[in-house]
Amino acid sequence: MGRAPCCDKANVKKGPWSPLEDAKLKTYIEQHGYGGNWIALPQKIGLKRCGKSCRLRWLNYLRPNIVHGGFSEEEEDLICSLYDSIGSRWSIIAAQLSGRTDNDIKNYWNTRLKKKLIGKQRKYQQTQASRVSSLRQEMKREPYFTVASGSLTQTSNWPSEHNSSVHMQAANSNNVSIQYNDLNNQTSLMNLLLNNNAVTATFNSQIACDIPFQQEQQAYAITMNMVNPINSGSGTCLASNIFQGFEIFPNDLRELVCVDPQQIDGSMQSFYGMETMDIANNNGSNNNTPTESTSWGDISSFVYSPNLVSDYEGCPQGIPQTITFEESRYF
DNA sequence: AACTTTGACAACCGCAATGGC
DNA sequence: CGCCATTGCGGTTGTCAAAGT
Repeated sequence: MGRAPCCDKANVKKGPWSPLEDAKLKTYIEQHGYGGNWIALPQKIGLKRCGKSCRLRWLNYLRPNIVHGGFSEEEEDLICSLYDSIGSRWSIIAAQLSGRTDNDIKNYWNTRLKKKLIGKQRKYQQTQASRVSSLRQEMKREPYFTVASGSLTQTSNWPSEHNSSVHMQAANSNNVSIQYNDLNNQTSLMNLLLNNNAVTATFNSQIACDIPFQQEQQAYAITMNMVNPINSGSGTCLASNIFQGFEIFPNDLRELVCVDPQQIDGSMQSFYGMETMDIANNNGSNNNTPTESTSWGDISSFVYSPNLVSDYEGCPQGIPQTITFEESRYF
């Protein structure tokens, strides 16, 4: 026993509206209003349409002052910005753009803006990929470096079992130095990275050091996050935040170290959503990890950095333990 | 020229919220 | 307060034209 249908489906016309139907509806509503009952309206005016359909047609197409197509850059920015902060609340977004309907905005987002943002993102990736590539060359030349941190706030998950390849030592009461003297041992590095489930890094914009090493710090910290096995839910937002613009990096990493593909695919699935699920499928790997949404639930984090904060806050408790790099030396 | 794919837009569907009784 | 009709919303699907092969 379901709920009674809102109208007699058999006697209701579906599909595109004819000009005649439009005229009937428009004329009546302009003269009498919709009468406080959309369901009863079609019968009143002799339309074989569902009341909901009439309402939709009026609101999205016939009502005065509707603007179709030709979204300006200002409107696009506003839509992106609102989507970034409130998500797919199309009716609220539409209320901020006069003459636009929620349906129009939703369609515009799905068919244009989303792709536009992907395009921008890809461009950015390419830039970052070339940076990472040159960084890799540099790392190969200099397989030993030390990071001295002035504010290593949490390292509880640092894997002591990997001491053979990684050394941590307190330089003084305020500084901790992390030494990698075995970066040529790729398996060791990978093991280290894979076992750091909850280490993330934020980058201090005030870092004053030579550019190559700053890049190296970033790449290292990003790598640490990127290869973290992402458990259901808990790590997704973390990864999607910190990975901004580095989607290309996993392939580099694959080449760099031997990795269990499932772990990388799982991580990337959470980050990319559907597209990567397909890749994972093609690889024949397990893809049971549910994505956040089949549409672009989290696209905002790709481009609009302010969302980092909200995404970050949305993470389940206890995830990020922060290492802030403030000083560095390159040996 | 015929067929297929892609993109844009319109419309539908199902569910949750709202409000009257 | 609960029931039920109606409304509003967001996701999804359908349709059609343009572009590509």
